[in-house]
Amino acid sequence: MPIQEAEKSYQPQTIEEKIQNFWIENQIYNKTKLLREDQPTYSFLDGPPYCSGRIHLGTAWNKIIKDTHLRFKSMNGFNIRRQAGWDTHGLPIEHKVEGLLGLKSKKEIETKIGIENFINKCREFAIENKAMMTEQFQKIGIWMDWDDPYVTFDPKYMESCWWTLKQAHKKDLLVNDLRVITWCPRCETALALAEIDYENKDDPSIYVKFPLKNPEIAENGKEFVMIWTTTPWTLPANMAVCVHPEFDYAYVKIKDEVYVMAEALVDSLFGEEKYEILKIVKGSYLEGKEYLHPLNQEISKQKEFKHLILPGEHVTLTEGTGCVHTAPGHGPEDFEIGKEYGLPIFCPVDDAGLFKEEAGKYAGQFVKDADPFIIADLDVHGFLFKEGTINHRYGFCWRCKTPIIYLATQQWFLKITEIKDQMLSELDKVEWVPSWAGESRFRNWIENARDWTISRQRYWGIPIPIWSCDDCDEITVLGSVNELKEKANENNLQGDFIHRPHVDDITLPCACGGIMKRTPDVLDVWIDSGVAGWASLYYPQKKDLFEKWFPYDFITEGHDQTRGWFYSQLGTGVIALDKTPYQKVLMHGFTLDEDGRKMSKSLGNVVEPEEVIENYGADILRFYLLWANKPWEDLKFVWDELKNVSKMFNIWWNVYVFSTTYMALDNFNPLQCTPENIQLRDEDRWILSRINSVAQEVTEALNNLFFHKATRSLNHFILEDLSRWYVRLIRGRTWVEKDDPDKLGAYHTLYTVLEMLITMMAPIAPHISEEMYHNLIKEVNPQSKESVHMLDWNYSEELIDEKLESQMDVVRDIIEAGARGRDVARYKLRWPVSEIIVVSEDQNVLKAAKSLQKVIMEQANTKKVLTDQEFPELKINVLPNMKTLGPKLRQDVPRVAGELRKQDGKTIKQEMETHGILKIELEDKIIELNPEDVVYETELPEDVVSAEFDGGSVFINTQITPEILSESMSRELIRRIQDMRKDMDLDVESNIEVEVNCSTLLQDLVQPHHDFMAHEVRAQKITFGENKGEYTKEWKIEDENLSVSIKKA
RNA sequence: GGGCCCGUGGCUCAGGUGGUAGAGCGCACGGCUGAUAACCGUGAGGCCCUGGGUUCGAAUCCCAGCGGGCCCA
Repeated sequence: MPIQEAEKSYQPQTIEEKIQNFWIENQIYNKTKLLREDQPTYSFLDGPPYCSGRIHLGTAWNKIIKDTHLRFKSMNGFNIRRQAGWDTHGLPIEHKVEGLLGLKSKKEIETKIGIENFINKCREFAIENKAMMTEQFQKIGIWMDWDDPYVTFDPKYMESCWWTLKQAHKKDLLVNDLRVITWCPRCETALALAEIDYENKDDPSIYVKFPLKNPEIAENGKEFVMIWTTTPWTLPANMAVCVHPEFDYAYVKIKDEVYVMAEALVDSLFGEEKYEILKIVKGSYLEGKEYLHPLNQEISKQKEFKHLILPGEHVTLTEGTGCVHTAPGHGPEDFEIGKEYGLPIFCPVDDAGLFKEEAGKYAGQFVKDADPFIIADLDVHGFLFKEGTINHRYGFCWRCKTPIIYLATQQWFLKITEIKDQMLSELDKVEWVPSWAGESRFRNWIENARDWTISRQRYWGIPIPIWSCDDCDEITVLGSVNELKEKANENNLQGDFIHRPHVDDITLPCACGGIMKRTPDVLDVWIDSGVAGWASLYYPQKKDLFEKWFPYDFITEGHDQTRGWFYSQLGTGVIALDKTPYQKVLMHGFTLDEDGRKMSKSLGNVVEPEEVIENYGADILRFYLLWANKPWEDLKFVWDELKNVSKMFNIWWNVYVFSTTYMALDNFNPLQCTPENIQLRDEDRWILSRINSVAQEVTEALNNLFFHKATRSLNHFILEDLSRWYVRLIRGRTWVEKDDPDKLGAYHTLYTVLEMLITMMAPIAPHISEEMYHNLIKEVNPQSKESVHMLDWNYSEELIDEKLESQMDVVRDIIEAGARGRDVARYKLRWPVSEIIVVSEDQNVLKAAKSLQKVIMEQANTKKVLTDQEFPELKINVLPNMKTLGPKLRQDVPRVAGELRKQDGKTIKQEMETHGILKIELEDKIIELNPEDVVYETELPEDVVSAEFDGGSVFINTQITPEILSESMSRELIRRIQDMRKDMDLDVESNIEVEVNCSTLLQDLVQPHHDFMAHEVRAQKITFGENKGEYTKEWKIEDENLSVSIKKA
């Protein structure tokens, strides 16, 4: 089938729907994959999006980056692995489901609906969202294995995770320990660092006096150590006070009391108040002093403990009192101190954040609610020194936004601290884009990493595969489902026995004769996705896929994943396989709203991809997101900027419409072009050079993941080179009839350029490229590939002609200068000029003007192009320099001036330049002038205008000769007839008959151009006289009135 | 308190191996008319965050601030 004339306007939504259907109906994705099956592998691992709702713009951006890169790699001849992944377990879904079911606590989950129902709801919820999100991704044209994704709740996937833990156990990296960890009292579970968000929060800020048991100075016994805290609820668990052994501590007397605190902070605490420093000691002096717990009347348990001042290197002087309240049950550092000095780890708070019986008076209260009561009690006893509030950063549970607390609990850990060095050395093997993402940011994160709390006291997750014996200390870590089946006491395991609650019922026999029961916890979800590298390949159950694809060539995610997926993969990778699972990482940014704020539901500034697609289509969204800025920087989403991209797409489409219109009209068949029947001009060679230069840039940019450079380069090419220049240059040639080699040369070039452009755009804008490909290439050539995405990436460096490109740049400048000159002189471009003169001292400019003079002639509408180093007709006037000559010559000045005016300026200038002196003969004397005695002034001849450009000047002769007038008039007439054709809505190819009724003067002027005019307006004949055509219009050209009538032939 | 990134016309962003500041949008003015729900030209508009330093020369390199973002404590 020949090329079809394209739809006049670009309608992205229609095209995209059509193309997506085409892909599905013809299985294009699978066919494209098969096509490259035997080529070198390029493995990619999809960071699994979490299935808790609809995708947002950031998720879309993420997948668009992946899709573009992978389509590009595929076209470059790689066999690509691009399995989609889904993160499905964990607290976020549990929360949503709790909300849907109206459940408020763990207790309600267990008693009201039961764990099994709850788990099933969570699974359903994940499956529904997965389906919905898949559809959303497909709408933006993302090509992945949607039919065969990896899903974290898949038992086959889960057992890879179990295997990973077994490896950790074998290496002795899996430990159970009592530690102080971050805890969410609402979710009643441990949280990993990655699950904590920091926000500003108001908290009490109180200074408390702890009474010293053996006062040293105060005779009345009122001697205290002063501490500061923002968490009064941790005071019931206070066990010690830490001071820095090296710092200076003061005994400060105010009224009748004495306080011990760091000297450096005395001023900031007491300020204007009158105080007296009685004594200064080193912190070490205070060690071992005993104090009384300020609330031991409320908490009788506290009477059992001894409270001491201890040394602590972690004490700082930035805030507080330099005497640090230490509660080993509620702070990681406090815990370490506690262990070091053998303090009891007293933690009178339960999982829900309620004080236990041991907390005496406060038992049953929620810790944060107890703050005011504790403060009041301190005040009653006279131990409260000062009370205020502070606004500071505080951690919150990332899902339910409850402020976290620190609790000492028994948890399972991965000993990251022991493999940190190995992780750092693996990190060095990874290529990061940008490099600082890995070398600085991620490295810093790993260096500060602590052991990873992996147990969660929840339901919807991968059960921890650890069974421990009731009777002895033996534990078993199971590494696969088969191992479970082999060892289990039950032998009829069916259905999903891997998830809770079924797995909880499975017991194993212990060598000691006892029964082993499973640790009831589930795993931190970050482990789920962390193991994706091998779990998605079902390793070690399956080996072949693993050997083929692991480790991954490329991953890309947002910078939040530094602490998330980049980290969890590296950690579990080192544990399980002693290596990094990925080799190259692109860390991309976040999408922000127009004001640069993070998009979030609470701010109501979320933009959904659908909204953009409805307005602009997926291709424009894709291009925009890749074009707006550097991928690793945050992207401000600005609706107005989409208009720019949309404009570019429209112009591209217009070029396509222009091309197909004429190619269809002429039945152009690109397959029949041979070197013999086409003829190329300089501008053809130029655009071919340009498209190959652009291809070179785009290739390099896409290889380096510089999507912004690729898109900018393409944008510039489409607008500047193709639309604004090349199409303009070849317009005239498309109007020629029949198989003119010159016209076919233009068609052939345009066709080649479009084909390359479509290919290059395919990874970025896959729909519109496919649409154009079908019409221009596939329909024309039955041998061609079924889809544009099956094409090979290709360009030719031999076709790049840098000299020609730079010459064309010069010529564009010249033509634009010419247009400017005409503009100033109010001389219409439609009217030809007899000559323009390009003047430059740069030989390259003159060469360019000469070699591309035909282009200049056409575009500047001139009969001749002359070049010179200076403008020959420039008149030079020589004037006396009054400053120097005035004093020297006095009354002779006017005579000298007159003489200078008489003589030829050019000759004088030359004389002066060669001899450095000029003799002027007056009637009575000869006067000698030095170079500084004269000034030169140039004057353009009449009818010449000039304009400057970068490399020189353009002079335009605007003298109107009879020939020029004649041609101008005929062009004016053509313009009016064309206008009428358009009024009549005639097809481009329709022929017409024209009758012109005008003065004989005008008729005589245009008559010589009859054939030219007839050709331009597609008329067989233009006759003069009475009008009787079907459409008549009155016109005025300059001062001549006329009427024109036309009718369809 | 620490780590990383960013700060360039009104807006969104290029430039970043040191050599006279760029684009698009917007604004003003002018032009074109068979790609036309377009297009083109011209113009105005910048102490390239601030202050030091290196240098003949700094938007670019170094140091110190200030402001914004992300991550952590």
